[in-house]
Amino acid sequence: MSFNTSVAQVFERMAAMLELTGADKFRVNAHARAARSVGDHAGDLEPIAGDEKALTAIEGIGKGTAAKIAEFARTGTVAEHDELLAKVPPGLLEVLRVPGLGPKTVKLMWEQLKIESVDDLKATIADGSLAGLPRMGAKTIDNIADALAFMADSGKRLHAGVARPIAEMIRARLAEVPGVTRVAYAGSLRRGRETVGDLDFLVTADDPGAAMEAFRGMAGVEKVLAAGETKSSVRLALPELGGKRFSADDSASVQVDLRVVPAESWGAALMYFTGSKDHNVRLRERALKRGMTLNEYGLFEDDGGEGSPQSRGVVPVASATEEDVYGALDLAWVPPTMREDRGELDAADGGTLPELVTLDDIRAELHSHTTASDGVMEILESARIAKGRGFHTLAVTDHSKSSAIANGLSPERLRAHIGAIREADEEIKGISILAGSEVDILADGALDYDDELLGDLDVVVASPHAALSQDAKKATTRLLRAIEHPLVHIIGHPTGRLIERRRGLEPAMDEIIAAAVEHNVALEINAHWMRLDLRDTHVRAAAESGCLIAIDCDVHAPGDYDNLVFGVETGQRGWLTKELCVNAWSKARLHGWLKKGRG
DNA sequence: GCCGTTTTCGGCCCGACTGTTTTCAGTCG
Repeated sequence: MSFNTSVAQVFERMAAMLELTGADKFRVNAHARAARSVGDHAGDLEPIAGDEKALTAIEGIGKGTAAKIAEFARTGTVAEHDELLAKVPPGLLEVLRVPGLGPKTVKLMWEQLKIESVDDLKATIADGSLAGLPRMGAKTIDNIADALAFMADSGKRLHAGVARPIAEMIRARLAEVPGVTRVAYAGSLRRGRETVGDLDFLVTADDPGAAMEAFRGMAGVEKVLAAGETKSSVRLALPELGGKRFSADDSASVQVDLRVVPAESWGAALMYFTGSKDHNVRLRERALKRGMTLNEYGLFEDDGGEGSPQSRGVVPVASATEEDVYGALDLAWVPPTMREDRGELDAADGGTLPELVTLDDIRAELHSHTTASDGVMEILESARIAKGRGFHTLAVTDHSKSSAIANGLSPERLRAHIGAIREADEEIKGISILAGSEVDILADGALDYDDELLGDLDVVVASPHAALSQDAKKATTRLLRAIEHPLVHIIGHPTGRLIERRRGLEPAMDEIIAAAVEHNVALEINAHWMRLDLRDTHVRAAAESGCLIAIDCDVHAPGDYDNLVFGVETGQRGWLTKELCVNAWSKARLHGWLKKGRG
């Protein structure tokens, strides 16, 4: 585990333990925020751990947390963290994760009933002693028991690639409900996050009650979690939704929230429901400073009246569209993919928001496989799909010899394959097919083919496939060596991580980026929703350094081209512009760049 | 514990829903 990840975990645990010991909630919040800042930071913090000035320059890191980072670098631990650990039973942190249980309740359970673990909690439910706590009625206990069962079943976040088709299905269903005039999904799915914890929907309707009822009665709803006038929450069983299996786990489910809002509040509500929470908090603070207040009904002048402005019939300054609300706060409209409180409001204030790369900008796929290795399409079949999407270039990059499991090509087979690619390129008009390889970066950073063969290729994507758990230093050296190779164009899925399944390499990303800039090499955002590698925070650091980025689908089958949206959104989350994205370049510019290292 | 167009102290977002309550605390997003 990298230094940054370790420190982030320390702060995260401290936040939870502080909460349970009844610490000031702002202090708790500060630790949680520090955890996020450190976890998101692209550069390795270990080398600068002694430099207070450098650390406190990071948003959310102050003198206190900087000292703890230094302490962790020096001693491998944080004394205050260890003291808390001695006080708070570790199992209690698990109890805190039960949906519906917050710090107040868990603390009470711990103090009054000596509950120190999920098992303890289950025992007090079984023997009836839990009912002895204040505000602990039969209904509440039922809900806790249900939440515990649900946690055991699932409770995991969904990959964006799984969540999106489900969301599209729900959107279509809601749009069919009589009287529903507008439907949108919001939340982390709209922000393009790599995983989502739940699905959030927003509708306007002539008959809000009917819309709510239709939502709660939807096929697949296994439990109604909340049913109010303007908001409902349900738990939706995933298997066989709409006749299609979304999960191999028969008990998997996802929470779906629906909010019905007045048409005139649409923009404010969409902002509120899109988040992120931290972005919204910043916006509301900004509103306050300007003598206004912002909520999901609109932006209101603060008139000093009692109660919420909308309940008193106050007309909002802005509310109908997101542009109106941002505009009334003297901000440019911020794309949802940027709403993470990572400096986007400063940019929106100063007129320096980047012009983000979009799906329509993409004109080339530079990482694709065919039946020659582990793909299911012939060269021309894939090329026709690429052409149909308006691409000017497709690079065929089958696996190299060390990827035996993926039917990697021996040098002889690759030479023959290059011939077949040239023939296909002759045959099809309107798109260029380039001969390439996804060549393995071996554990020591050497490439899987010799330079003579690599020099015959139009495109070299070098990717790590094996030895993905090597330590950070080795990983850094390995990737640097590949980047420095004069014939390499793109580093494919640089860390090799699989979201929620494999951590992958944890190289010093700032060094990798600096080398890529120096050697005119692009780092890939692999668009497959299980990879999204580089991840958004890495892309952000790369884009800031002027590093080239390739967004590629790593095509194996026809449907893989549709994953492009996830790659583009990851790029946007990293503030990537069209200028730095090689797939968005004109054919002439792209092909010119590909000549690098080749005479 | 962080932070600054009310800047080194004194703030720190806002509302819906539930369950247990006779007016609200806790949780969630």
